[in-house]
Amino acid sequence: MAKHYSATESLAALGDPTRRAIFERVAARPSAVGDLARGLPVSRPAVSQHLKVLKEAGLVTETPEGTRRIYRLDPRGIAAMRDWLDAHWSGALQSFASFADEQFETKEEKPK
Amino acid sequence: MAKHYSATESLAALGDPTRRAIFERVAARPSAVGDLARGLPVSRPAVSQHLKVLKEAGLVTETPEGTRRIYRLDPRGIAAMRDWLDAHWSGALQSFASFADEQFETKEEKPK
DNA sequence: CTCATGCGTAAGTTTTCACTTACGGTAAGT
DNA sequence: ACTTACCGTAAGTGAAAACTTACGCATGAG
Repeated sequence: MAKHYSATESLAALGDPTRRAIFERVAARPSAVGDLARGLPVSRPAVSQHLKVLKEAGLVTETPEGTRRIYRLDPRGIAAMRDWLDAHWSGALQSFASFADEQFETKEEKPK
Repeated sequence: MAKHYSATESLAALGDPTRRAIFERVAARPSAVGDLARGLPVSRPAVSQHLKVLKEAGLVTETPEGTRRIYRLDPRGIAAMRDWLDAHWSGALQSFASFADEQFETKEEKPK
């Protein structure tokens, strides 16, 4: 069980395109490792390794079901990313607004 | 100017730890390249290259100011990531809910 | 015009990491 | 017990990419 739920780890995990593909498929429906591998251009062990990273990042959870392991999205990991994003969102708007003001004032001084 | 604003590109860009550090510093306050490099354990050209990636991902904007180039956050890139996250958010809650139900039913069959 | 400052780019090196094959281990079926 | 299906891990390889140094260009100060 991941006890971190840090946005940093989540972003690093979703930086890889294959991991994003796996993440999106798991988001669509909880799946087993083999089923995921069958729909991807990589081997099953590769999927296993990616799922390990996603799990340690707190983005998915694992549940044994017979001989299979079902992976599901973990809302808490996604929440961490959302919070991180929102924290920078206000800063972004602020920078953007002050920049727009600056531009406007400059144009005022020099209309053309 | 980036015309995409795809969440995919943004996530790939923020996958690198150095790029995340740059992104956060720019989020705190619009900065020039040299100033950013002085506070990081990498060379100035490295920062330049990272800023290029962030810019192409639509996460920052560049504004010449004398001989310096001021970088600011671009809210549109962040918005793309937010949308992507929200799109999977519902799926996450759905999976989590049905999983919780399953667990509950199992416990009902086998109270202890 | 000359010099200094601030950046971007090119080229080359090093390191990271995604992937494969091989192996071992667990759970269910016959 | 034997076999089959499903999966994680180890070890090694190859390719992507992050970093450095060297260079060239633009802007502003003197």
